[in-house]
Amino acid sequence: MGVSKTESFSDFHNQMAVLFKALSHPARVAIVDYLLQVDSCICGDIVNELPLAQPTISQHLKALKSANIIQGTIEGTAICYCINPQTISAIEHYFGQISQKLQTKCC
Amino acid sequence: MGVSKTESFSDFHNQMAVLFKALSHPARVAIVDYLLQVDSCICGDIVNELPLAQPTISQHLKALKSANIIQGTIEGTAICYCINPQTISAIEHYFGQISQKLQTKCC
DNA sequence: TTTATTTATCGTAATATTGCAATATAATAA
DNA sequence: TTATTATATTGCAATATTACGATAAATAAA
Repeated sequence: MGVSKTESFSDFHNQMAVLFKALSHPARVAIVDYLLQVDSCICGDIVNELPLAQPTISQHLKALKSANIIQGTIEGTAICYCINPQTISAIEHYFGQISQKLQTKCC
Repeated sequence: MGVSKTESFSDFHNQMAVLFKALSHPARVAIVDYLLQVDSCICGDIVNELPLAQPTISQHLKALKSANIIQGTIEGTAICYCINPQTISAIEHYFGQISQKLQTKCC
């Protein structure tokens, strides 16, 4: 086959997988990192920051945006991208719960 | 091309991407979830828990293991898998730092 | 030794991802 | 209107991932 059997898994497991997949490429981790480093929310100069062509960056931004990890607002010709704090909180909460469960168990 | 240009990114960005890639499939999120639910560390009955064939589960376990998200210790014929708390802590720390940075900035 | 039992590996088909050149789109400036 | 600038989309080649049947490997039990 070769298809992910997504329909066989719970919505929650699928949703978490979508978030992690969005972060599963070093370029996308680097984009998130860059958005954190710059003071204000940043536009398309990510292209100058990363060793990838403009269409490739646009594709990675699209992946991050469709997973709700970043948001983009139009500013004239440019687009201002920034991190979506809610999604980050959700992921943080997920790992917080795992850590909590791990404290009462052992290996 | 089609290859991830991993060599173009920092070790840190690559390492985080490897962790997220390991969790980027609902089956692997479900495996982690199952390992948390059962009291003791669990062996191969993950196969009975998920709607996937044994070789597929074995492959997913391998992916999680090679990313250090789970560990496996041999118990006779079976293998006892459990979550690696250190890796979970590392990811938690990563998102904690992001949240912290986000509080002083805005969008 | 032979037989179960459990997990891993191989081979392969179907599909997804990555990257970029070329091009399109959209908004502003001249 | 005609550039100019910024971003998105298309098309395609290279590679990676997913899934599973068949089979191998390793240990325990008979």
